[in-house]
Amino acid sequence: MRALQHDEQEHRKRKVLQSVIHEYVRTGKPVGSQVVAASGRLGLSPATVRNILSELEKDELITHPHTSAGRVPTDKGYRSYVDSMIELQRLAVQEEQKIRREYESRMKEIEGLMSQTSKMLSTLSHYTGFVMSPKFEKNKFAHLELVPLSDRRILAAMVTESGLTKHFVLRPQEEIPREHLRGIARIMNQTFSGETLETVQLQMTDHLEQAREQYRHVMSLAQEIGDEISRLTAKELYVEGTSNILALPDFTKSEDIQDFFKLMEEKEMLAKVFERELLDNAPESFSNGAHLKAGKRVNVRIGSENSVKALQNLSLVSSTYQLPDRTVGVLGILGPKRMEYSKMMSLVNYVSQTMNKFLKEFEKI
Amino acid sequence: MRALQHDEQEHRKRKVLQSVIHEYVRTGKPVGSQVVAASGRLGLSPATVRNILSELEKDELITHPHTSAGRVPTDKGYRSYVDSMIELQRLAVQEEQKIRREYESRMKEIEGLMSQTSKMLSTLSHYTGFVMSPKFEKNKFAHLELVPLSDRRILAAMVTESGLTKHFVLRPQEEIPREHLRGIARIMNQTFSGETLETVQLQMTDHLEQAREQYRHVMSLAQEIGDEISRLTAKELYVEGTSNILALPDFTKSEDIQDFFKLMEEKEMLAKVFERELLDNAPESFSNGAHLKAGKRVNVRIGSENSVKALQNLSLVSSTYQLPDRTVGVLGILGPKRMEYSKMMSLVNYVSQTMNKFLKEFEKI
DNA sequence: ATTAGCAGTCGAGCATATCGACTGCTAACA
DNA sequence: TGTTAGCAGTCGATATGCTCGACTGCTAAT
Repeated sequence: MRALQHDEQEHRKRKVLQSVIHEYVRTGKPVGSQVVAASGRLGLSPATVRNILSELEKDELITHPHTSAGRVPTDKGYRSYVDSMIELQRLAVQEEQKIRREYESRMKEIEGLMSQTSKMLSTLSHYTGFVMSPKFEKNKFAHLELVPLSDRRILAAMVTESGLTKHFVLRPQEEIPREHLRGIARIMNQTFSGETLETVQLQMTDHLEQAREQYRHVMSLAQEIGDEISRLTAKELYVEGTSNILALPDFTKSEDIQDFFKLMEEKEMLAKVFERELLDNAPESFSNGAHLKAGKRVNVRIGSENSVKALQNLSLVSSTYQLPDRTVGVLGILGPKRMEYSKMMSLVNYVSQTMNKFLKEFEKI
Repeated sequence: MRALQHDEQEHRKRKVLQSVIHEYVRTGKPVGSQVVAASGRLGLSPATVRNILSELEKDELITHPHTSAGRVPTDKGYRSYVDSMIELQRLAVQEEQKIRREYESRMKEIEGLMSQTSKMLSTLSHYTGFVMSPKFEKNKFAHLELVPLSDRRILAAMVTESGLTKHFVLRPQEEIPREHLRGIARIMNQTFSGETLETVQLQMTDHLEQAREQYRHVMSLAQEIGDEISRLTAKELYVEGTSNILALPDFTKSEDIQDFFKLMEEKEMLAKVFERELLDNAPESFSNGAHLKAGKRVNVRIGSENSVKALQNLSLVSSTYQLPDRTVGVLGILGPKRMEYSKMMSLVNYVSQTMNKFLKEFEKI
């Protein structure tokens, strides 16, 4: 019986924490015992609530800004709340429709898709939305074609096993005869078929060195192709709605704002941050997801859980999307810690699922 | 003699305005008669200065924030000051070197060049730097090549008369046989050689319609090419250092900041703003440039001179750069009205000149 | 175990006072 | 006639003190 009572108490604590968070998310003001008691479906008096609140405070789930103020959830509190969330809220039907429509109408090319998705995430969340492209360096090289455009311009088209095409213009130092181009392409295709772009980039110079005797000037071309591959494999990052952060009533300290915008400008840094989510979000390593139903792969990083200082006043809600060749990208939103987690997680989840679905269609073509 | 005195008075007024502006730019605080008198190379007492100040105020070149405060230059005051600037300051030798080195090392491709330039403008000014690409639609079409990559992917390479190449992948609805591709390319090359891309885009559908009988599915390809051209001719915009604006001691009103960042996110709007500078900066229409020595083509737009509300607390310093085919792009910086105009104008001028020089080299290849 | 009641705490908001940096004016001066 | 010194007056910025109200935590009663 004592055990039962203990369970009940825990349950009550969780309910109170929930109530505090809901109220705080709604109003933005520290919430007092009265409000909780009044709002509560659980019929408790303010005094009782006060006792529970002080317990929650001992557990470090909530804090006091100062003695005579109400309670505010800590990062740990939010975490506990998010973890105990059984299932994601369903998005409003019209929102789901809007998302699907957007994808149906805008599916011409992959860059547009990504930029559009980040815009969508931003407008629907009213926070900052982002999409990061997959790591292309894990793509497998299938085929290279070299087309001379003029004396000193060569159009290179590269196709990967998964069917992605990448193309770029090369400008070798000196003119290279057509038959040499054909030779180079043949060597590349024979040697690297099935290798990852990463490997291609690293080994190309070595392999082509063998051909040096036959083809002069080949090296500089190889160098250029390598440069291009490393540019192509750089992760592309689409960020939209950064200015939404300025409108947040929390987050007014100008120092924090500056840090945030500095980070948003440093795409490389930002890419690292999001890449980390990739690891945590990857389906196989999805162990901390007890709170997520099957098919709901949303990761939340709350305040201090973020590695970068500029994000420690914010929460990051992210998910992944997958291309048919199993390379994986990340997308999500950045918003205040004081956000409607349930709603935002649903949004990110729905967008990532929809994107997955459409990408599958898209790449089949 | 009276005329002479009048001239002298005017001269003195200008000197005082200069002094006020210098002091205000330096400190950011309204400047009083004492400071001007003390700093002044012109030996005047504070009382006399006060008289002159009130005259300048009547001319609307300076204002009073309130009765017991010093003077602050108005937009008109800055304008008068900038207009009366005889010549641009020479940049520090090391800064010039830095700029040149940057160009020498980073000249692989045009996109990198532009993004690098906007970064440079930002870091050297400590404000926001931008570069907008030329309008490609005025480029003349020279040649189109269509290379099949797989059943349903066609790589298109387009070369313009000035030697720029543009390439993109097409995905027609249905497979198009190789010989049809060759036919389409031939028709395009015959029909449109020498026309502007704008024309090509507009008329392509019509012309290819004639070929409809011979080649089925050609229309969808034409449609796709048209889409791509319009994407390519969209002006590209590189903006860097927006977060620098947050660090400005002026410009703290959160509303203004929000407006600014919203504008920075709306690339289309921003493009329109900068496009306007293109008109004013164009060498042939350079009539208001009495204050600029030959070869110094820098335009300044101060505060309310900007058409867009979000920029009316800022000043825009811009210049143009030209490609060998005579298409023209814009670059410059956005900073507070309280800036060192002389220095910033020199910076923008030097960068645009250097970029011009390097572009000329670049396109020769 | 819960609750009511009460004393105590502390920030937010407001009114008030002081200080100092200016100006504008007047009158004296070169 | 143009310049200057001196002085009264203005007004924001800053500091100080006060009140109000929203809390809590504790104690004692239920």
